Amino acid sequence: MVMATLKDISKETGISITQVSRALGGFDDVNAETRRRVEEAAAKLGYRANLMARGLKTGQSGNVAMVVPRQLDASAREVLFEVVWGISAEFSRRGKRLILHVTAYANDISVYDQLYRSGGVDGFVVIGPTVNDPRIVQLADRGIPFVVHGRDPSCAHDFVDLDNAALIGSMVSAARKLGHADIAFLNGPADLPFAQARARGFDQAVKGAGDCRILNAPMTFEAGHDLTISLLTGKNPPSAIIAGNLMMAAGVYAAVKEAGLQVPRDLSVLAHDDGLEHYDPDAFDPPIGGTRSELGAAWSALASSFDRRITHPDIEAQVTELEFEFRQGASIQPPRE
Amino acid sequence: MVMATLKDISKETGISITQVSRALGGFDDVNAETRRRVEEAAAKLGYRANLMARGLKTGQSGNVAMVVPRQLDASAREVLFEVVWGISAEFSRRGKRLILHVTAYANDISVYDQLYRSGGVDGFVVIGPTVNDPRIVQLADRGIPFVVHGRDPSCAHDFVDLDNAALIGSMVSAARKLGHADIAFLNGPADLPFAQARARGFDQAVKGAGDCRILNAPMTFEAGHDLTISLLTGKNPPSAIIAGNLMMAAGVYAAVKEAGLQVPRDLSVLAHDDGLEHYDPDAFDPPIGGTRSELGAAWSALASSFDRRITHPDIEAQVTELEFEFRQGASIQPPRE
DNA sequence: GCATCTTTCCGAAACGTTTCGGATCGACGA
DNA sequence: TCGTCGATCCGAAACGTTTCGGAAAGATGC
Repeated sequence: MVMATLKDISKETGISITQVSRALGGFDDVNAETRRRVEEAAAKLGYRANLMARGLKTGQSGNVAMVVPRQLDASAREVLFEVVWGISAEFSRRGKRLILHVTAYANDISVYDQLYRSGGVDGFVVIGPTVNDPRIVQLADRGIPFVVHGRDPSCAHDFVDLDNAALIGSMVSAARKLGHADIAFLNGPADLPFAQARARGFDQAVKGAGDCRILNAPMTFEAGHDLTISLLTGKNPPSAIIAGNLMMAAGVYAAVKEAGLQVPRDLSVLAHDDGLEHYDPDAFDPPIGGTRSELGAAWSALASSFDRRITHPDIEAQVTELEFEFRQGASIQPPRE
Repeated sequence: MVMATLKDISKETGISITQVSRALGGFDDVNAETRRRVEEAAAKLGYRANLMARGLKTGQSGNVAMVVPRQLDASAREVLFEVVWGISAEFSRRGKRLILHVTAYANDISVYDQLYRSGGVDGFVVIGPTVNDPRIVQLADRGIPFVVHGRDPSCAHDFVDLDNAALIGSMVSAARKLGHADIAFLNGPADLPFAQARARGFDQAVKGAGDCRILNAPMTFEAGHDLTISLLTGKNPPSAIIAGNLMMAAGVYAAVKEAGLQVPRDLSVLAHDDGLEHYDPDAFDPPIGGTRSELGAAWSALASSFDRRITHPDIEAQVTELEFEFRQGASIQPPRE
């Protein structure tokens, strides 16, 4: 296939390459009639700007990259799928392209470095940050543009994140308002920043209440199930459980059923719903209540933040806080007795 | 970050840009000492060839694209994840980059067209072809390079595929050798090329045998389960079932158990194992036998085929047939009575 | 001593775009 | 009549690479 260039449009219309470029670029020192003729010719020839030529000149490729590991366990796959699909779709919509770089060396900065230095990539989307994440530290060190989905409060970069503390706080208040004093929070791994923020939110909100505790574990069905069993069979079982996500909550429900108990009669359950495609709070029996945030909003915010970083490399870091809502659900009710 | 260019290396070493380029490019009219000095300087400066400049000159970006739909059901996700990860890892390994383009309009040729005409992409990987797949037809029409994972026997393009007919054939022979005459084959959707090839292989291999039948359905746990129930409760139930993949096979196992029967005492089960990450034939109880092919081999073949197409646009189409093996398993035994 | 061959090197052009700095021309006011 | 202004246009340079065509210089054969 032979591709049309500005020169072809120039020849076709008799208008200079410069002016053709400016007409297509939407500059305002172009006569209306000229612009019309250029656009007509461009459409006729099926013109698309050559990204490599443009990129060579402007220094921007329009490509964003994510570096992800080759091996993943089943639960990580599910959320990574959602994340990658969402981000790619959002960038596609905006006329940028996502490069998905799968490698066994996903934490090796040289992978990022080589991708970036070759000029084929404008920057990176980093997901699932750890505390003092080496990727973030080193990308920042080298001045490579990136945005993070999640947050590390220990440093200032471009983050797009939920207000995790507030989110847990609002679930705790909802429970306390109904009279719950003994609340257990099934949190994620204690070393991850988002789980730490949630723990802070929990501690702050329960202050002075009864027997409240945080349990840390991977956010899976199994962990939700096992922790719930041990809570229910331990002494002084909680009257309400807050689960970090719907997968854990499903485990909680299963454990309650197994123990011959009922939600919410014997135990109120709340969970945060990430908006993952195949996890519907209303598919729970009974429908589960708690906080909810739309993942789609995250991708859009992420892409905006990225654009901002690319177009203004030296602008100060920006933290975007995502909205969340509280949803009632039949899984919450005042404690017994 | 300031990126080093050939000019920088040239200045650093006092060697012309041309010769620096040739030294790094591995040409043989370069003095050994010159090459050493160039490589040293390149390493020192952290030089990486600018892909946009190279691409502008050579007409190749080194980017491969996959266009995939935004919405997918759960079972499609699982295999697509495996496919995308495998392909990306393989191209990464080879120094190319995978562009994952997620869009609601995944069958719209104009998506492919615009991606390609902008010069940002050398070609496409197409997966899950249908009969007379419009993507294939139109890509071929426009002379856009692509390779297909799977096959449409009605036309000649670059395909990488299993020999689906032979694969089913070998499972049927294994069952017949043990004395099974009534064999049911739980195949994929009847309109998909791979399922048609498998049906042909089945028909050919059972010729003259007892009560053999093919049942078409989506290749999911549920379908495997439901079809098995109806087979077992119908008249003249089969003595062996062949499942199209391990997900279906898991459904078969569940149904057998539910019916109070046992594998292989009451029913022999065979399945094709695609080599998906989280489906292990030996995790079945009893371990399931059947054919198996290593998915990893597919990605490597796919990438090779793509390279070949790109470097020789006018070379004839090539069909790569992937290896498979037959694995014994405790799920197969001669029929009762 | 001269032509020829090898080895090693280099200048310049080209890929398609953006953009800087000015050119052209008709209108308009003084 | 002249200078100025606004609207519209364009030539040329630059981005970093590859590659074509040939140049320089030393070795070789006669």
